[in-house]
Amino acid sequence: MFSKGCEYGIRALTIIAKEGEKGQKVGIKDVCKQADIPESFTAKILQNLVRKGILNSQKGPSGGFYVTNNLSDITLYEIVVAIDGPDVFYRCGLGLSECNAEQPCPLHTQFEVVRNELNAMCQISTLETLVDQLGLGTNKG
Amino acid sequence: MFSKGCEYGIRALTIIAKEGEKGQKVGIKDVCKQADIPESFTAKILQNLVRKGILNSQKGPSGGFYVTNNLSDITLYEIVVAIDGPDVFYRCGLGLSECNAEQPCPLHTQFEVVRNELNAMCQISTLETLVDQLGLGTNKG
DNA sequence: ATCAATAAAGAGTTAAAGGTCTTATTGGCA
DNA sequence: TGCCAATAAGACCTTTAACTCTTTATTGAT
Repeated sequence: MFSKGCEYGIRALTIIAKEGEKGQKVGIKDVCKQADIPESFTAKILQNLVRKGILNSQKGPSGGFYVTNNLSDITLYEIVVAIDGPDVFYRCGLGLSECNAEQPCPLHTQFEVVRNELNAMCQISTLETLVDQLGLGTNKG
Repeated sequence: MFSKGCEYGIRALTIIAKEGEKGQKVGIKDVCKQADIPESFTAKILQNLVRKGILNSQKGPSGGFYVTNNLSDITLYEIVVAIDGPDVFYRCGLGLSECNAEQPCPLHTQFEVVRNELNAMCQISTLETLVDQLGLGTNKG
């Protein structure tokens, strides 16, 4: 559904946002240790998110990643688009580029329901809701 | 969502099933030409489906692929599982192997809705419904 | 029997995703 | 000012997905 990079990015962002609520910046090592995800790879993803303005970072000692935007303003939709691009929200279920209501693929109507549900999930979920649901169980974000 | 191989397989199967209603076997070239998909790659996927009993084939002149099972008995779910495996129907949205109701990831509840919708789509759709919806527009299956 | 048409099988290739490593930069502090 | 700790950047490597090519086996028709 989402790429590995996207999964890692979401999990990392959630942890950074959680720590940020305590007013702390988080180093890449700390993030990746908490989430149990690869360090260098995740670093690249986070750097990309910094460039796109979703995330902030500071170099040097006591630097790290942090979020300045309001957590409830950052939707999962934005995050996914920033990392994987928008295709997952628009793509035909059978991969046809010309698939639409006038030229529907054999799965068009049914797949639209799934895609709309995915869309809704990503529009409704924000960094705030993700942080809120972090630690309901014992899982790593 | 689905792999390319899975998309090709579904499209090829749909065309084979449609032709089969006219009592015809379809050669790989014909299938792939109609669907506008790669020939050798699709051939391998269809061979796999033959091995799994979803599809039948006959070698030699006037041979080709055909379906003997009742079209309404072959669900999209089966097809997807045969090609991509069952993961897409069970996997955690954030890639956690230990994600479940007791140890939910921050997206667990919302993602379950999406996954259930995907599941429903694949259980309800069969080769019969796919064939029925083929050619509603001008698209290739 | 032979030939042509077809699928089967599997080795080989290419492209993309996933992941690591090394070398800048930067900011703070002694 | 010069060193240290941290991220930034990007080159590099590895694995998997996607796709092709070649050869073999099977079949039906002549």
